[in-house]
Amino acid sequence: MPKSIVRTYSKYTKEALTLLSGLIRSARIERKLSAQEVAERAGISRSMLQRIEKADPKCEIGAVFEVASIVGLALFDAELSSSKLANNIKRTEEKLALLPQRVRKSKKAVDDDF
Amino acid sequence: MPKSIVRTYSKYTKEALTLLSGLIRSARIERKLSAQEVAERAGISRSMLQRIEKADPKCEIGAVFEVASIVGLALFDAELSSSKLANNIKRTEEKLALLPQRVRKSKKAVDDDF
DNA sequence: CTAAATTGATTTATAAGTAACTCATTAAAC
DNA sequence: GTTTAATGAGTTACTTATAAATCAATTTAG
Repeated sequence: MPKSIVRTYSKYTKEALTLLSGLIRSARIERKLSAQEVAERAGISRSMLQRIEKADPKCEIGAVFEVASIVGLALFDAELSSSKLANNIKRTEEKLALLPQRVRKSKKAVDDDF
Repeated sequence: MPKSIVRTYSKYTKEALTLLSGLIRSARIERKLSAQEVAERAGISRSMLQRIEKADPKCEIGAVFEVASIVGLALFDAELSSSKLANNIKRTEEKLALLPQRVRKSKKAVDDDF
């Protein structure tokens, strides 16, 4: 049972969201796409797009990324072609394969901090 | 009244999500942070973190970004300091100020496509 | 100037997500 | 090898977000 959710966000998170939403709106207008049009293409409502462009942290990340790609905004500096993305995914997977599968606190000081 | 939502995502969106989730998990393990610990610090449940690390498109973007910053993952290549983010936000706002406030289809061919 | 479309803001019924819990599995520390 | 904490997976009650609709305001095209 969920308890009443009250999230807080770090300054960094808020800024990242603000930047992303600004870039999206900016890109949409530059390409002369109306809110309605973008919303339809993304399969979301216009009200949802409004929230995305206002940096609402509660938006589904999938919807946000979809809108970004529709207005031609490159995520991860990785061209819309997506080939670079695929490469990075592969590299990340390889890296993960080498890392331990679980994390466990060791009893005596690993000197983890800083 | 919402109708039954069935979203689709472009390949690009899916890849971007996969990459981000992989980077998050990877960063978490490298820093020896348990799922429980990260979830608590982010103010989310462990089950939510599981979904984030599985690239679930329906996760709140705010929660995802918050987790990313907690595990030390830089969004937008912009250092965790966030000073660069602030600069970019400013530049985006200035750009937006210059763009038209609304988008409107012109009657006769602006030759918008391709 | 005028018309009309775009946008912003609200509201509401309904659909969907979330936290909490449980339990089995498994891998890491000793 | 043994212990035990970490993870993965699934369930459910309850909270929340979502799409749709409406309406006023405003800006752009002609």
